[in-house]
Order: sequence, then C-alpha cells, then structure tokens
Amino acid sequence: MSTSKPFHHGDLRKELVSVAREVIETDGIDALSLRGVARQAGVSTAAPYRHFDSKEKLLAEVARQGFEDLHDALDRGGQSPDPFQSLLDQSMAYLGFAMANPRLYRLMFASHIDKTKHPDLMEAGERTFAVLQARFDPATDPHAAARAIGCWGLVHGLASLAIDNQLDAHVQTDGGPHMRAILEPLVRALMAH
Amino acid sequence: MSTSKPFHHGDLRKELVSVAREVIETDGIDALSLRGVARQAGVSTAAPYRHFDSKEKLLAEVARQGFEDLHDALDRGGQSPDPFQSLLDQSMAYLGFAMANPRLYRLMFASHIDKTKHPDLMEAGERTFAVLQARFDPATDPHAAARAIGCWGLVHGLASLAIDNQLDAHVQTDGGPHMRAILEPLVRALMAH
DNA sequence: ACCTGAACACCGTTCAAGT
DNA sequence: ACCTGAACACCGTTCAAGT
Repeated sequence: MSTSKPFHHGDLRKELVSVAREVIETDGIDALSLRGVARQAGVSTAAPYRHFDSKEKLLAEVARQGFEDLHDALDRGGQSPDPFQSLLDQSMAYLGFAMANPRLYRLMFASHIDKTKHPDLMEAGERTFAVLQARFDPATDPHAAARAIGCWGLVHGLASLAIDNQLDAHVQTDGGPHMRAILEPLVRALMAH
Repeated sequence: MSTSKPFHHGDLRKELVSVAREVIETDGIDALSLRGVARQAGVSTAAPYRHFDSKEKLLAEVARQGFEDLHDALDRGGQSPDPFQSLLDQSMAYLGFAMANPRLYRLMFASHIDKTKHPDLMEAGERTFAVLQARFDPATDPHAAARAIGCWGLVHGLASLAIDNQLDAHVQTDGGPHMRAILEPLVRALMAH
C-alpha cells in the first residue's frame, strides 16, 4: 500500500496518451472523457492538467502519434521498383492503415482538433503528406503539386467512406481486390506523361 | 402574455432543426448542446424529447437535410451537354457545396451519427450518391461501379481536406482554378474508354 | 397531445491545499 | 514538481406532474 502503483513510473503523461488511444479505438471518441482517462490511469480528476492544458491537447497528441504510424505504414508500402506499382501499393497501405485504425484515423482528421493550434500535429500531418508528395517530381512534371493533392484526396476520400461504412452496399471494403480495382485507373492517370 | 409565442406555431420540431443547423454552421458541432437549442427555441430543457428520442436523432435530421441540399446542388451542377465537362462541373459543384457549408458537410459524414441507426439519413445519402452513379452506365461499362465509387472518393476526399484547411499550404481552396486543375486529369480518367 | 420542473449521473476546468 | 479534493458551471436524459 505504501509502495507507488506499478504503472506510470513518474510517466503519467505517457500513460494518459496510451489509455486515451485505447479508449478511442475501443469505444470511439465520443465515449472518451478526460475524467475517465484519469480514472483508468489511477489518478485524480485534476491530475491530467499537470501534463496537458486541455482535453484537446491530449487528443492532439494521440492524433500526432497516429500520423507517425501512418507515415511508417506508407514508407513500408512503397518499395516496389515499378513506380506505378509502388504508388498503388502505397495507396493500398494508406487504406489499410485507415481500415485497421478507423477511430484513430477519424480523430487525425477530426473537427474536434483545430490543427492550427497544435503545431506538432500539423507538422506530423505535413510529414505524412510529404511521403506522397515525394512521388511526384516538380522538376520534371509541371503538374506535380496538383497530382500529389489529387492522390491524397483520392486515398483520403476512399478511406473515409470505407471507415464510415458508406461503401458497404457498393464494394467489398476489407482492402481486397475491389478497392485495388477502384484505385488502379486513377493511380495510373496520376502517373501518366 | 397569454398569447402563444410567435415562433414554432405548434411546429417546435421544425424550429429545433432550424436552430440546430444554424448553431452548427455558426459555432461548430462541438458547441451544440440540446439544452442550448431548447433555450434558443424558447422551450424547456425536456421539450425536445417530445420530438426527438435523443440529441443524435436531431443531428441525424439536420444531416439528412444536408444531403437533400447537396443532392440539389449536384443536379444543378451537371447540365453541360459534354459528358466530361458535365462530370467535372458536377464535381466542382460538390466541392462548392462542401466549402460553402463546411460544418454541415462534416456532420453529414460525422462519426457522431451511426447511419445504420437512422434509415432516413442513410437513404438520403444513397440518393445523393446515386446522382454520381448515374454518370456511369453498367450496361456499356463493366467498371461502372468502380468508377462511380472512385469519383465519390475523389470529390469527398478533396472536399474533406479543403474543409479541414489541410490544403491551405498547397493549393488555393476557394474553389477556383487550382481545384479544377487537380480534378481534371482524374475526372478524364474516370470517363476514359 | 405537448410542455415544464426537478432530479440523476455525468462532464471539462480551476484552484487552493497537500507532499 | 506533481498530485488531490472540492467546487463551478455546465451536459444528456428521465419522469412525474401540469394544461
């Protein structure tokens, strides 16, 4: 009883982020309360405020980590020597991450968080986009910027629709061949000329 | 004092929806409380429950009306005789609606609402998608379904990114020529063969 | 049939006080 | 330096009671 509790060995901040991420992926963001997170971490209601200015700051940190994970997934997904195949694989990796972490992905693009108020989060998002951006070379392609944005919009849109079960009636959303068939002609167009 | 209040002539339901939509577009969805809506409508805290089972039901009705408006915007946007031009115009109309009603558009695709629990909302969403779907004829094109979904994903993704100010650093998001330049090659690919 | 008042079980956030 | 206890001003939802 007199010994300190086993978790958060002086690292309550880390513990809060970890609990929050778990709650989000399990029960959804609307089910997450800062008080509940504190409860699960075994601390008082006010304790989180020693580490985060607000609930939003905690959510922003969870989202930031999400972008880092997505960034890694994209890196791993684009290794084919064939540029077209590589971008297609990378797009599928993007969709795979979103579908494997639907509520985290939603949070990363959620309205709850004003990105301009969280520079770390914004930077993580930019770094992730940069992976797609690197696929298009402005030196040899005058439309490189437009293509990169088109690519991001496409995969983000399909990911969002799939996550929200908006496609259930129209397509097999388990990341299987149907999704690839949807992407193929569009990714090809992005690589044309 | 003995005469009834001027608004909601027995139509509190309509008044609640109208107030809710206003609050959402003005202050954002996180700022909307059912108690606040009741207050603005001049009724008691419990009154909305005579017309909606829950806050979520009210939000679902606002979202449903949003889909009807988007549906109309798409209808008006696709009148050109040239099929390619028509689909491009329609895509721009989609983006225009989202950017003119950002918080409403977010609500329409928000995680706050489980669409499977609100058949009216789901149906309105399907009817809107059907406008895009009608652009592709399964009788003459074996990939009609895939193209329609690709098109929806593309415009939805670009709309979402634009709304969340994710594109500010990379593109002019006022619906001007830049957005059109992004869409053009992809819409062309959707119409190919 | 439609609305109110009061209550219940929650929130996010603050702040003096403890160690 | 880090955490607690108690408080403030809110929530969504329910339910007996009023007209």
